[in-house]
Amino acid sequence: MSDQKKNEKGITPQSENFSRWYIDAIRKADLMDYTPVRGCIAFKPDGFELWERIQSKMDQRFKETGHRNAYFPMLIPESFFQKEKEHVEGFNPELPWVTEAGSEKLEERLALRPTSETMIGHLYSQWIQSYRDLPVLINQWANVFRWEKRTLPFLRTSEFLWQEGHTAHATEQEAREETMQMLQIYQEVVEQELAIPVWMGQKTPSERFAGAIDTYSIEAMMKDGKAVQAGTSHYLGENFARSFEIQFLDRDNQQKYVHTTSWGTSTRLIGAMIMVHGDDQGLVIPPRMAPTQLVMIPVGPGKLREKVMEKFDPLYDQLKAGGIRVRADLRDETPGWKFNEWELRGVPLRLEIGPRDVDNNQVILVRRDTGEKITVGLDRVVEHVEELLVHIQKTMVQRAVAFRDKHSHFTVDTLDDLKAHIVHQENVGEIAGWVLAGWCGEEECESQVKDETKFTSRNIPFDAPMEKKKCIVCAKESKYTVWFGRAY
RNA sequence: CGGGGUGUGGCUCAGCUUGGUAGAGCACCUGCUUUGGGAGCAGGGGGUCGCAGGUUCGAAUCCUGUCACCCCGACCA
Repeated sequence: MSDQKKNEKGITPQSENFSRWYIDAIRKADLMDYTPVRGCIAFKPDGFELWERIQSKMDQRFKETGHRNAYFPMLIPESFFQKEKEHVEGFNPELPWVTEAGSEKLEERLALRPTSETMIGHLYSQWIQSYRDLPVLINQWANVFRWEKRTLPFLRTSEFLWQEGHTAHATEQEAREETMQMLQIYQEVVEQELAIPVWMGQKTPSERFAGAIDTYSIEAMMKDGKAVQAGTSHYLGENFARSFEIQFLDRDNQQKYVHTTSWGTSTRLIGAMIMVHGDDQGLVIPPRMAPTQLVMIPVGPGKLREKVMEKFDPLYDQLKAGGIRVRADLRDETPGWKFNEWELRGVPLRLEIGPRDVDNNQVILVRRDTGEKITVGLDRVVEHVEELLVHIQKTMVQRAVAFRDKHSHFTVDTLDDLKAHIVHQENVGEIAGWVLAGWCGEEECESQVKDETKFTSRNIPFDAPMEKKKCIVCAKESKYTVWFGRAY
């Protein structure tokens, strides 16, 4: 299976084969395992803890903005899907079905939810009677199923974990504000916590959620130049309200349909974080996300270990008391082995302390992101660690921004330019990245780009770095400036 | 779902062409020595060769089917 070169850690270098690097890295880091069910992975504790941290950061912001969590059934009656035409068409190909219980055939097939708009729409129609019941601001943390043809751990699995927010509002304006607010929150969490820069923007109609009026997304660039849609927020208008009869009596004594929104982020954020920051030594986890921020490793001969531990133990307690997520590695392995192991797992900082350090009243700190070694006085470790963690987080964002910008192209103005660009980049061993291009708004032009280059429209950024005047395909005046790239 | 590849102790793989009762390295266990970038020696445990059929006196090896994973495409978060 593997005739690829792997480095001393058993990881295929990124430059050799990025896909293999990704699989090697997550397996070596012990984040997940495959299961007997196609496309369904097990999250091992280290992988799941990353999700828990994403959850808590997101959840905190949801709560701050007035949302509450609830839970809805995983099984959805077939008839519900029929109620929203675009929605059925969008999801039908990837729905798994429950058709019997024991030996009894069910009267109506039940789908494993791909998303919960229909179930929630049905219930909201009962929960909402008056304008006084609005807005309804509910979020659900759940598993969902989409029977994908091609799966990739975290990034695309048949079952995945996510959060889906579902809100109902009296007016379009309020619903649209909600849609934007949640997109903004996604942007903040992903940039501030996961250290992944994103472009916020609107999806083109062909990339829109099945049943939405408008879909917005945040898009991130991976180290292989491909895009990951890291979060989406939809303004659903009255579409689901009409399909599910979600009406309320307004102040003016008129029955009106509510305006709904939905928004989601998933465990694919874990995959994105790995693909944005990881290197040939393995994962690099941003400090704010890292389950372990600092690993302490005693070094030096065993006979002098006791002397080292006299400093080591109090230091551990200090760091712990200082709120650092610290871990002491006292296993009976060689230091070199441990260094490699923790690098593989992406721990942001390593602390080494040996007899020489004790004599000099110092410790060594090593940054995972740069490999830099820093000697620090024993009495100032906690504050140095705190500073370094903040600094590493910042550096990681800056690096990711620089990478993204370096691989964003602004002078590709025609389809021929784009094809030439792709060929050229391949020839010089560079990734193709993304291009910012004009688009006239015609679907034919958009799909022509896709057919001929595999580049798809990522989104129409709110704050495009520049305006593109002409459609990349037909050269007519462009209505939109769009990011195009290959996508996961 | 189409094209290609791979399934052999926990991991990486050899053995398959030419059938003859399963190997290596790493990991694991015990002991001793070691420990500042994946330590050494000695002893030890662990595999119905993805699964199901078939051919054969005999199948990891040959045939058929099936499942999973990886890579490349079409569909999607």
